[in-house]
Parts: sequence; C-alpha cells; structure tokens
Amino acid sequence: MPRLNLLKPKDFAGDSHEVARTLIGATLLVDGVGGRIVETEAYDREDPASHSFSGPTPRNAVMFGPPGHAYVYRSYGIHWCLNFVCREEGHGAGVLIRAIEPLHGIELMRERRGLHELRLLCSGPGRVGEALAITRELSGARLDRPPFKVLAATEPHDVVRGPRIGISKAMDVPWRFGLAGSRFLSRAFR
DNA sequence: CGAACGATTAGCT
DNA sequence: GCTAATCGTTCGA
Repeated sequence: MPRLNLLKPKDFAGDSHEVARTLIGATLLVDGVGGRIVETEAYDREDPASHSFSGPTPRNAVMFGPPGHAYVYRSYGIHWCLNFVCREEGHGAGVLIRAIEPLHGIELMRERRGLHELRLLCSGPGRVGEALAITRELSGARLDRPPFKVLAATEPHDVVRGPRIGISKAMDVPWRFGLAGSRFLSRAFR
C-alpha cells in the first residue's frame, strides 16, 4: 500500500513551472472522482499569456490569493478550466490542469461527458472540467480540503515538456509538461 | 455601452 | 485541417 501524501498549500508555493512539473503523476480527486495528472501548463505574472499578466481583475482575483487554492475560469463561454494557484499571496501564478488519466469514478465521468471512449474522457482542460464537474463555485476553494484531494506522485516517471497550447502570446516558452508516453495527453509532445 | 477576444472542443471536409 | 458554437471578461469610447 503506497503512502498517500496529501499536498498542502506550501507544496504549491514554488514557481509555477516547478509546481507544474511536480504535479505530473500526482492524483487529483474531486469528490473521489478523478485520476492521475498527465498534462499541465505553467502561467506566471510576467507572462503575456497569463490571465494575471495585466494585474488583478474580478475574474482572476484568486490567482492573486494564497497558493494551494483552485482558480476556475470559463473558457470560450463554454468550458470550465481548473488551475492551481502557486507562489506567494499577491503574486499571480498558476498551473492549468490540462489532462488526467481517468482512474476513479470512471462511470460517473462517462455520464457527465456523455462519452464512452476512455482516452477522450479527460484529455483536455475543458474535458477535465466536465468530467470532474468543475464549476465557478469551486474557484477559491482549498485543494487540501473536500471536495478536492491532491496526492503526490508515488511512482518514478519521466516528464516531457514543450510549448503551451491554444495561446497567442509567449508561444515559444516550453511551459507545458506531460507524463512521458501517456496516451491520455490532449496532444502529443514533439 | 459596444465590441473584440479567448489557457477549447466536436464535428465535418 | 477548418470552423461554428457560445458567453463572460476586459477594454476603449
């Protein structure tokens, strides 16, 4: 039985790039539903692609709050996307959860997604949001308390990195991280 | 107050 | 590969 190491706010206090890499292989659960994080992206304050780039607004306020909390935003008016707040309070950094390997509550996730193909259940930030029933109400919630649970990776694994997806600024920096060889990535790494 | 624009996805060519 | 769907947020007038 592997020891379950629940990540606490201090575990999210580092650079978003460092946290994004560390989170690969970790387990994310929302009300017991979720799986292994296989893809993340880092965003930071001095980062034109980040929601926090131009300073605090009503939408991104929790990005400037303490680390270890969820920042949820609506994407394209359609999808809910989940981020983990990093750094110290007031900084404005976060990690976008882009894909997980479904492991727990798979049937419930299939119902929510109206889909049977396992590979496409949580392979993308909007898909993760739908499968885990992420909504605005979870924005600002602590990640070490219900309904959230984030458990550190226990198995050794390789992490790959590359440019972030779907952005129009800072497209050159390799701040997207993935579990090497996973078939649950939103897109392959080059 | 109007308008542009997404940290996306599904479906079709 | 290309595009419609869809609407909250942000910014300029």
